[in-house]
Amino acid sequence: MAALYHHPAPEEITLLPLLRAVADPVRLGIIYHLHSLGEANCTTLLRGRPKSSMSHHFQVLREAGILQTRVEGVQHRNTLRLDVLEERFPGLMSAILRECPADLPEKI
Amino acid sequence: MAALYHHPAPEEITLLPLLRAVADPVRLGIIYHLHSLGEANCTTLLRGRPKSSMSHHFQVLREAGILQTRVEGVQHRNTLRLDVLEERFPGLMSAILRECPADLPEKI
DNA sequence: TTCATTGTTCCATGTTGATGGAACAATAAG
DNA sequence: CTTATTGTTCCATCAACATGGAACAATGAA
Repeated sequence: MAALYHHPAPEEITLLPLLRAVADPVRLGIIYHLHSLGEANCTTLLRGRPKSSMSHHFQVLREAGILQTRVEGVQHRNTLRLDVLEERFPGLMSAILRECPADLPEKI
Repeated sequence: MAALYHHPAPEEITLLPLLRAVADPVRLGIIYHLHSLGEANCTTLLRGRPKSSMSHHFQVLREAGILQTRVEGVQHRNTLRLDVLEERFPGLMSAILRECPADLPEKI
């Protein structure tokens, strides 16, 4: 496990990669779950998918600036970078998160 | 030319197809140009691309609910459905359009 | 040390979607 | 009718990306 992740600075976050990252059903699901749970690690959100696939999606979200990963022991806890995103593209993520299903946490 | 287009009703516009439609550089460019120009037909925005390719992108944007096409003689004039989008996903398109380059019209 | 857990990396495969030429359709003008 | 313009549709090709197995790395516990 690479203990270090590169999280892009706010100025490095650009719209098109961000949109591309969000425009995927699995990744949108990850975003919604993180929004509901506040924090989650990769395995928690697997729901039958292979780890390699989920790890890939977390990487895409990370490099797009959407989430940050904090290493805690053997787990890597992920949280949305809502403050940064709201500062960088006001209203964008909140518009997306408004569509978050209300019963998501139980679907895990 | 199919004289009729199907424009999805506001309730039929869903987030994921909308995000997928926007998450493409060519289509984001079309959106920005329509935002700058107010209205434009396909050929106006070609800028060296083949018509079949642009026609495809207009179709994707249309089916996602982002633009509507009005037939005027031999031309098909496209406009953004800003009112519908703002009603359906408040703040989403305005956040995207805020990133529209100021000098876009001259780039045509 | 040994084992379990977590997540990444590598790699091959498959699928989706963008690209672009060609033919066609629709409207308008000469 | 003929011609020009506009945009769609069909089709083949290509590239980007998601998928998922396997091996590996990192931390923690026994």
